[in-house]
Amino acid sequence: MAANILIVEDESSILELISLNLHQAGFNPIRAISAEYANNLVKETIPDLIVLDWMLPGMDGIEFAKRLRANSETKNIPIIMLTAKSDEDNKIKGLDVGADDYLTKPFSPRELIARIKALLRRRSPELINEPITIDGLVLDPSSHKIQANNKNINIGPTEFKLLHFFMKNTDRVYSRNQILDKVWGNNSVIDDRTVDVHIKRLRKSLNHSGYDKLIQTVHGTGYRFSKE
Amino acid sequence: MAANILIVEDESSILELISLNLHQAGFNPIRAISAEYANNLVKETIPDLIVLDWMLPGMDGIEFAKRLRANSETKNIPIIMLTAKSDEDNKIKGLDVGADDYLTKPFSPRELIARIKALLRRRSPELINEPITIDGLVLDPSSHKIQANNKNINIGPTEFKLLHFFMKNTDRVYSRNQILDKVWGNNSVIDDRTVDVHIKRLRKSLNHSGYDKLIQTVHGTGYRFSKE
DNA sequence: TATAATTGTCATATAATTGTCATAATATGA
DNA sequence: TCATATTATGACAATTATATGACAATTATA
Repeated sequence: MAANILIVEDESSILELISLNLHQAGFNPIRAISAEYANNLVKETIPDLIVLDWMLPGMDGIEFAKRLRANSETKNIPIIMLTAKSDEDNKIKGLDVGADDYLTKPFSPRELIARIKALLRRRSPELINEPITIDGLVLDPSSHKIQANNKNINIGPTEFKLLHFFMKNTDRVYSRNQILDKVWGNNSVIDDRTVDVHIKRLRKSLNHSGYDKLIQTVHGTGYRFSKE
Repeated sequence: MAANILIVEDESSILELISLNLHQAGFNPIRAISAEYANNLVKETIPDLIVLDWMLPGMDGIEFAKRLRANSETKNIPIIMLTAKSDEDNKIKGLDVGADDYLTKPFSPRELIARIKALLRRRSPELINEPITIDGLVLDPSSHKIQANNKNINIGPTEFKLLHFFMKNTDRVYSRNQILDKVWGNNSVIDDRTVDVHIKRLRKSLNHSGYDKLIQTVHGTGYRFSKE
């Protein structure tokens, strides 16, 4: 659930420092001591963001960033470049290559985290556990609370996950099987129709506040969560 | 748990005086007789606050403060400057360098402690053992007492720690394992279900005053401490 | 040392959630 | 409009999760 942040840094003390701080901030740090090693890791799991040192033995940060940008699977991963050089040229070059942000050493861990959050908020807000608000309906993953017009609503775990999924993915129709995959997990052996029942239950919970209107049936296809 | 306060002061009588007072106030004083020595100490452990004499042999207070501010690891440590000179110029200069507060000798220990608490309250409220109040429920870590509507409530040590944890971390769900980690310590080999029992006991203790409502069960996830 | 308090575990009771099914209601297209 | 496909809904039993009371062991206190 936590965002996977790949850190590519050859100085192990800095690598550990960043790693520790990210962990404390609720992220899931993945350590790589070289671009080559990072490259292998990326092949296994696409990280949600990369903190990339500029100077690296072997393939350097710029080169690695270029490769990532050249691959369609990885071209959209946000990259934060770290560098000891503070001159503008490098900054421009780094941003040119496709880094989304740029931090000069020495930097404070707090600042790094702030920037990471800023980038993630833009790209994938669901990863930083921030409350999602849609039209006055608020779902807060960290407190596990749902509020409709400032009034708490109680729902079961599955309904919570279902609503969470919908609020993260609005304005799109999902088939029952897609919903089962996303909410129950891809290996569930559960009947299609069960989704209907949970949709019903969720609607019932939201009915009182009128937010059940947000869950729309698309006949012959599935369900959609959307305003209007 | 107590806040580490680094005192940099060359006059040993004053150093001891401050140290003693801070200790009595529940802080953990760390003594340094020069800026150079203080500098070494800071490298080992980042203090939570620094009480810094203006006039020091060798590197003076201003110079030391500048260095601290220049380093990303230490730039956010609150600094209280001590000085014998009372003229405004110095005060401005001191604050300019990055001192967060300024005290003129002679000063009363009480005032120093008040200012320390004020700064810590702003930066890291969990470090000053101040009573936590939530909605009329008061937990005082220093006296180890709990009051509900001005009436004392007696609870066991574990329940106290549990309540303390909850009152420090409201509006968030914690799994039983997270609670075990935070309240019992990360290496405890205690059964998950034990948390239930202690929750029960804490609820029972709070039941009479109605504050048991603050402890909420989040089915399938854990527990949450929150108003309403 | 005797007594009281606290603690972790367990067994059981209670409660909440879940998936399925049967049936009713609704939508769709010929 | 009608037949058919699709979805909504209420009920139910099974499962899972939580609450609770009791107990023995340990620890603190008088």
